[in-house]
Amino acid sequence: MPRTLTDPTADRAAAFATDAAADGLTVSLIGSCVATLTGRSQRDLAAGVRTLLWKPDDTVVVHGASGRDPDAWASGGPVTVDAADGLTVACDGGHTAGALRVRFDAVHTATAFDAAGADATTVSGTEAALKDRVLDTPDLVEPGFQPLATERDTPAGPIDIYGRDADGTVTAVELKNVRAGPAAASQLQRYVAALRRTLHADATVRGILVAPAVTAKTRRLLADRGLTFSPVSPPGSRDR
Amino acid sequence: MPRTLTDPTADRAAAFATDAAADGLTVSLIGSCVATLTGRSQRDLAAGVRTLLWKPDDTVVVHGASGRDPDAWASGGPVTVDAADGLTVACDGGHTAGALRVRFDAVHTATAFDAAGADATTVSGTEAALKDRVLDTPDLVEPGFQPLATERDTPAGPIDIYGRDADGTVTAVELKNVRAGPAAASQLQRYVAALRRTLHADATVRGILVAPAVTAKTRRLLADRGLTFSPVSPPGSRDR
DNA sequence: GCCTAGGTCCCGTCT
DNA sequence: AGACGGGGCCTAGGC
Repeated sequence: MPRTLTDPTADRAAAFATDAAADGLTVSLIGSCVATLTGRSQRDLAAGVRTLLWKPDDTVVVHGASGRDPDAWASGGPVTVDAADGLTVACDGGHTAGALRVRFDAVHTATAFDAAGADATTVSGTEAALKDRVLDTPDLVEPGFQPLATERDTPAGPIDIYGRDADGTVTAVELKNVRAGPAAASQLQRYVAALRRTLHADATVRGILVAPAVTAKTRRLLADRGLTFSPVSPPGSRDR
Repeated sequence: MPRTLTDPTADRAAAFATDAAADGLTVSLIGSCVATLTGRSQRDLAAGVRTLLWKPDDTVVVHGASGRDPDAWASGGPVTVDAADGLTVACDGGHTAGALRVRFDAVHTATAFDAAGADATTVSGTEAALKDRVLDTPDLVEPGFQPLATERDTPAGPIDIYGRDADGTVTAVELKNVRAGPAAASQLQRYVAALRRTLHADATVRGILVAPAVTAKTRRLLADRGLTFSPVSPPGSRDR
């Protein structure tokens, strides 16, 4: 099913890639190339052997010798192929990104294949799962906590969980499924302030940050603002 | 130079990949596989044809049919290869990430190559370039602005540019080289508050957000807090 | 070592 | 369409 060329000429490789893309196949090119990105930010890749993947959604990624992220990429397309001066693959990534041009002086291997089925994924352990867990067992936040609404809207944005504590005090809960940083504290602070403005003037409002952990600076920020931290991890995570 | 196998058995592919990695080569495997990630977050990829890249830094990325990001990945290693039940590539990504296992029921193409030179990049148009531009022409921020220090430290973190406005008022400048969101406004707010606490009690402190543009909500946030927005783009960007 | 900030962030979701 | 927030974000730099 997959087709492969070894050491093709630029013309052959260009025709091969164009035909494969027209058939909805993924194209893998391995070879020596240079790349330039022109746009808001300018990036140039010196000559080196890399892997280019041209996916059926017209995403182009260029992977180098290290790292999870591609050395260069573009999506938004369309993708154009040219064989005038070596094989050149180009794609315009739109206004915010820029235009990518990859020029191969030698293609070692060109492969085209049908990426059938390569999409279905199942995920767990996200913030949504943490929310489900807290709604199922509100005492995890603190004993007596009662959720009343999720995504309750305020002028500062939607509150993850809105409810009352054991004393009946209005409480905003902000969820993070990873260790929380200062941004989470100020977001919670904005929600609490918005609730105080929204409710009648002398209303007491509490804020609780629910996350597996917080950074030291965030813990101080919370304390300074009279906010509470409650350690809860998403279900199924190893640290329980 | 690059070596290629077509439709190898699991044993052959495993030996091929192991040898290539030992030689510091990059390995590309194209074939039908399933993948599982176990850790804080659980992710499962159903059977599909994908590209696996095993890089010389022991990063493993698995690319599917769409998107810039890999469907699965691991780094931190070490990477292990096993041929007991189809070709299996595994890598432990550490505590926060999890362990990745990719099992191929069929390898269509296995390629190994030396990713020589695939590292050098030059970049421009970043926040650093915007800073250079502002330091070179401070009037871009506003007429009469005088930079005094960069990365000036405060309890809330380092201020991009610290200086005085035309009236001599202490001013904190926060730079963003892309359209700024609410996080930039609250970051600037934290810096201004920290400066007010640090300097003598009745000190006036201004805050200016310098970016090519801001979102509407951010513009309101800034106005509510008495902060200023000054539109400046990084040098060489298309919108000047 | 942890933590913070930047990114062509990407990507989903909602207005 | 733009906009906002989450992410196994990744990656570089600072302490």
